Formats: sequence, structure tokens, C-alpha cells
Amino acid sequence: MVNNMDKPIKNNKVSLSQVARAAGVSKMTASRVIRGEGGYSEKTRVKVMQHVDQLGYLPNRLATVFAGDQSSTFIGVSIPDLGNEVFAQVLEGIDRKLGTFGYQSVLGLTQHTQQEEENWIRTVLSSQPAGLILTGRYHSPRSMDMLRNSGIPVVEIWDLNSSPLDMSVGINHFDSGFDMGRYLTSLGYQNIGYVGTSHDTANAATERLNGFCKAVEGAGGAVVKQLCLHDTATYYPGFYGTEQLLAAARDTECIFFQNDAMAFGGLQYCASKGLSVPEDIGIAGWGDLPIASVMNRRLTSCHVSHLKLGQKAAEMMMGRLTDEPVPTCTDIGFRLIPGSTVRNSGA
Amino acid sequence: MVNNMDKPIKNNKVSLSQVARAAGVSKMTASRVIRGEGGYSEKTRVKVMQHVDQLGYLPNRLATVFAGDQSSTFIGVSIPDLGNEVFAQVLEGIDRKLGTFGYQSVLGLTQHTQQEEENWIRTVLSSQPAGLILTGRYHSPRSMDMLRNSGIPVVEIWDLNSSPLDMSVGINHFDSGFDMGRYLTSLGYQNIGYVGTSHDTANAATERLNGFCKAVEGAGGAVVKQLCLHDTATYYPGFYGTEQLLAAARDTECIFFQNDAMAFGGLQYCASKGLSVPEDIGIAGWGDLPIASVMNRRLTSCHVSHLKLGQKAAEMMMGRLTDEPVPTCTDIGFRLIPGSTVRNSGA
DNA sequence: AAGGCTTAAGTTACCCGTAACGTAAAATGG
DNA sequence: CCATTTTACGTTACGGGTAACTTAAGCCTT
Repeated sequence: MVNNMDKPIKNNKVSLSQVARAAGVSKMTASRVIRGEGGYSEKTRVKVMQHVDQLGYLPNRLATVFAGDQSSTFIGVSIPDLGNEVFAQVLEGIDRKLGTFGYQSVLGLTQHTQQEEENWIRTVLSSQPAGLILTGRYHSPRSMDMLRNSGIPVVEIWDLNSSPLDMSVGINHFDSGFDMGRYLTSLGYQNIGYVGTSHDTANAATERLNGFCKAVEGAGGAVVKQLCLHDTATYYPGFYGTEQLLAAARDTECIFFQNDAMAFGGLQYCASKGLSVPEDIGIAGWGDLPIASVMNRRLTSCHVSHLKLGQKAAEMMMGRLTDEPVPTCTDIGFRLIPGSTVRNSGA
Repeated sequence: MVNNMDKPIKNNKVSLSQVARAAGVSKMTASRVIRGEGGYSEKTRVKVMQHVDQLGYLPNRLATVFAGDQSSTFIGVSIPDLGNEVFAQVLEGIDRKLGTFGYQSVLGLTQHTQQEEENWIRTVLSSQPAGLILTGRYHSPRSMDMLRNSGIPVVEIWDLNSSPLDMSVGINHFDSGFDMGRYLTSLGYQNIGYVGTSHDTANAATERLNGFCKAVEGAGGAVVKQLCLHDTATYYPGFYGTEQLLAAARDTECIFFQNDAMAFGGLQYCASKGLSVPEDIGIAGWGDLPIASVMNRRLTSCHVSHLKLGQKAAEMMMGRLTDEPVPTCTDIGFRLIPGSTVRNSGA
């Protein structure tokens, strides 16, 4: 406990009754003064506020929420992991925006598994959040039941979901993969590699890959996939995933990575082996990480405004909670970044 | 609300009374069954659990906490910003560890200001968290008052604090700056630059700089500082901060950056100007970002296990909450990484 | 078969704040 | 100056769960 004395002080939270008693008024009068509701004299106001300051009274929101007079100011936010910069930015956008409305994020890291998400949902729902923001559109059946039963607003982010549980904001990952596939084939690439991580369940990266393959194969090209098992989508798996891919498919002309971090790993592998980019091999990432802004060579990638995505999700949540009309789906869009890590015209 | 019907369903949360009534028992019996407390027959247990499942009952933790029977499972966690990978990792460590104990993080992004932190503390304390984990050791006087009055455990992380409010875990930033200063001067560098961001209030980066200057000046060297105003400590400020520094101090032999992200920006600036590292100029960062693992040239830096720092903070919090003896201060240490972006012996 | 013990319940009170309602005194109006 | 309204409070009840206590029935035991 926070004190410098030898023995722990007991939980001496100051309650409204104590303030009221000290000020010689009823709880109700004290409550009215504190909320500035009106219906009290100036003399009483001063007297009550004096004791509030003196006792260091902080209102107990739990009591208010519990009594059902107001909904809580908690918004549960599930994020796969924070090792991925992209999700950290999304969370930053969410929390900052929620903060301006006086709401707080209650975090849940799901490690990309539906089971973790389900456990978290059960726990977080028991503390009566005003709403939930979930990453991804795939949830376990039990999660779906709980979400529906809870009756609270839910925003699904990241994957755009045309038939969301409630609301959805994100981008169409299939389309973004498709666009990248079309772009690379338009430059004449035919033997294309993909380096990513593998997942038990479908997710946004899977959809990008699906869209990518469809475009490449539709243009007469072929995609060789290298999925790193049991790994997070960061630099090092990108490095050795590239090594493995190139060992298995020597004629690869260009590689599309699950994200920019993996692409940087791939770039470094190429540099270490003396492969020139884009002369010997093309490299494309996804997500447009901030570090790209200072690279001497612009990484071919796909830009998504992660911060804006988070903010939008928070705004939709707040809109719903204040009974404003809110669109069910918001596509925040993406932008393909041609970059200079792929050749710049058909071969 | 989560339904496909036209009109919003009313908040139909199922309460314990409803379960009890449906099962034909008292609230108390239902409560005992649900908590597995004992004191009921098997027949009753089955009957109650059937109705729990059927009605989709989820206990309302708020009620339990509010009644004062248990403390909440919320831990308030304040973080300066998530744009800095380092803090994202710390948060990841905290939340994962808290999760294993059934606790949740309630996030607060303070944007490096004490005022934001104070506002957040006031808000989060009103929802009766079991404890708080705060980044940094500097808090506003009002914050200090509130923390002391709250009587809940507080862990201050990041800066090691020999006389913490309650508990502290982190590293000694002054020492880590000092070690870097001593290392660079031992290699013969004398005219050294520093590139960082400026802050209203003292923080860990300030202490690193102080330690650094002390070591460099103690060894007869000089430090020229370039503090970028109004900027977050990321890649691009590192890039143009380097440009500004080198314009102002042409004889700079080596630059120490506030963190690795800024150092990467500096490296890119050098590359863009044809400056060889470490032949023409030395570069040192701080924090040892994951991306360093795939760079062809190891960045001179200082390694801190951010994930472990977060986990340790969560462990100390949990220890305190379960009345185990917990050390007041934990130094998780740092490790200087010589790297190859500075010359490797005295000039 | 009476008394004591165990088991399986039920009852009451409480946590803290606020809505709804009640009331006495002061202010206003005709 | 009395009737009406307004102001400034106070009182009661409630929400969802649990601790503490009470009660009723079942089970031994001698």
C-alpha cells in the first residue's frame, strides 16, 4: 500500500456518506453538489466542497454504474498482439479518441487465437463494459453468443465485414492483396513468392494472400508460398522465410510479404547474399511502417492509416452510445505504394 | 445493439435473481452453486447450472467488487505513447502477465505529460482498480496525493526509483547513458553529438543524456545537443535532427541518439549523404529494437528486456495483491551492445 | 426415541450512489 | 395577508451479489 508507515493502512476509501456527515448534510445534498445538479444554496455548496477537498473524496463510479443509472465508461478492446507495430498504432488511435470522451480501454491481447479471445470476452463482459472493439471478424460460436446476449455495441475492426455483428470498420484485405497481385504482374513478374506466417484460423493476412493469388494466377503467374510455422510476423521470420523460399524456388522473381516487418527481413536477407533489389529480385510488403519514411529506397507496400482506423472505431462506438445514427460499415481504404523495391515497368 | 431486428433490444442482462427464480431456489443457493462454494445437493447444482446455461447468465463482477467483498481485477496502466515500440512491448509484457492472473489492464496514454497522467489517474481511480502501474517516476503533486489516498498498490516502471511511491521496476537510465558515454570515449571519440526530443519535464531520456554528458565530459570530450522540438522520438526526427546537428557541428565524430528509432533515421541520413558508418561518423542508439536483429550492421545500442520489464511489473503487482513479500525496487538491468556502427578501438 | 450433529437450504443486511418522491421554509403574487 | 409557487433540502428504495446468521430437515448415536 502507498504509505511510509510500518503497517499497511486499511482501505480507507472516503465515501459520500462521510463527506455528507462531515458537512452536516444528507448524502443526497452532497451528491447534488458534487454533480453540480442544482437545488442547493451557495453556502451549502461551499461547505460540501470544502470537505470533499479536505477528505480527498473521489466518487466511486462503480456504485453509479452498478445502480444502473449510467453505463460504464469501459470499452473492451481486443488486439492480437502489440509486437506488431500496426496494432499498437490502432490501439493508440482507439484509446486517444476514447479518452476525449472520458472512456477507458480495457485491453485484451488475444495472441491471434479465438480461444483467448473467448476467455477474454467472458471476463471483460462480467465487468459491464459499455461496448467492445474487437480485432477481426472471426469469433468462436460461444463468443458470438455472449456478444449477442450482452446487448452492448460491438465494433469489429481491421477486416471490413459486410455483415458485421453490429458495426465494422477496416479495409477489404482481399482487395488489397488482389491489387498488389495485379500491380506486380503488370510489371511482368510471373514467378512470385509469398512469405508469411501460418495461422490455425483464417484472418486478414489469409485474405490478402487469397486476393493476391487470385490476381497473380488470373494473370497467368504462379505463387509459391512459404509459411513460417509458430512465428510472429516480424523481421527475423521474414529473413529466414526468404532464405527458405529462395532455396525451394530458385526462379522467384519477386516476393510479396505478409507485412512490412517481414519484408524488411527479406530485404536484409537479399543484402546479405548480395542480391540487388529490384534488379535481381523484387520485394513488396504490406502496411507501410513508419520506418519506411527514412529508408533510402521506398518499400513497395500498401498504406493503411492505422491511427485513423482506431479513431474511427472509437468514434463509431461513441456515436452508438449517444444514440446518433452510425453507419454499419466504414471502409477506411488503402493505397498501394509502388515504391522502388520492384522493377518499374513490364520486363 | 447486437441484433438483426429493427428496433434495439433493451438491456436484457440476466441477473442472479432470475437464474434463482427459474431454478426455484434462493439467490444465495444459486450464488453458492455458481461459485462452487459447497453446501448444496447435486440435484440442486445440476438444476441451477442448467438455468445458468440456458439463460446465458454471466456474473456481474461490478456488484461483487462494489459490495467490497473482493477487490476489482482492473489494473490501471499508464503508458506515454504506443508509437514508441518500446512502450508497446512493455505493455504487452504487463497485459500478458496480468491476464494469467485473471486481471485486465485499463489503459491510459499520457502523451508524456503529467497533466494527462493526473486526469487519467483521477478517472481510473474512480473505477476502483486493484492497483496502478505507472510509467515514469515524476508525477504531479495532485497525482501523488490521489495515489497516496487511494491506498492501492502502485508500481512505477521504466525509471528505477530508489524511493518509490510504493514499488518500482526498471533500470537506472543515468547509468546506462553514462556507460554509453564511457564506451564511446574509450574508443577515442571526443566531439560527440546527441540527437533527441525535448520535453517539458524531466524523464528517463533526460537522465540518460545527463549520465552520458557526465561520462563524456569526465573523459575530456564534449557533447553537442540537438533537441527536436514538438516531436515524438521516431525515425524522421532522427533523420532531420542529424541533418541539423551536422550543419551546426561539422566536426562531430559520433552521435548518440535518444533511441534506436532516431538512430535508424540518423543512419539513413548518413547513407543519403554518402557518409560511411563508422568510418566517417559513429552512430549509437538506445533500446535495441527488434529490427536491429536483421540489420547487416549491428547498431551500437543498449539492450533492455522490455517484455520482461512489463512482466516483472505485473508480477510485483500480483505479489502485493496476494500479500506475498515483494521487493520495493527491482533493477532488471541493461546491456551495452558494442555493435559495429562505431569504430572498434581507440583512434 | 430423544438429543446432538450435519447438510441444505433460506433470510437479512450491507456496499455506494442516485432517482423519485416528500416536506418545510422562503419567495412571490394578487 | 393569505394562497401558490419555488427553493432547499431530507427520506426511502433500489441495483446484484455475498457475508453472516437462521432455519428446517435428515442422519446418527446410544
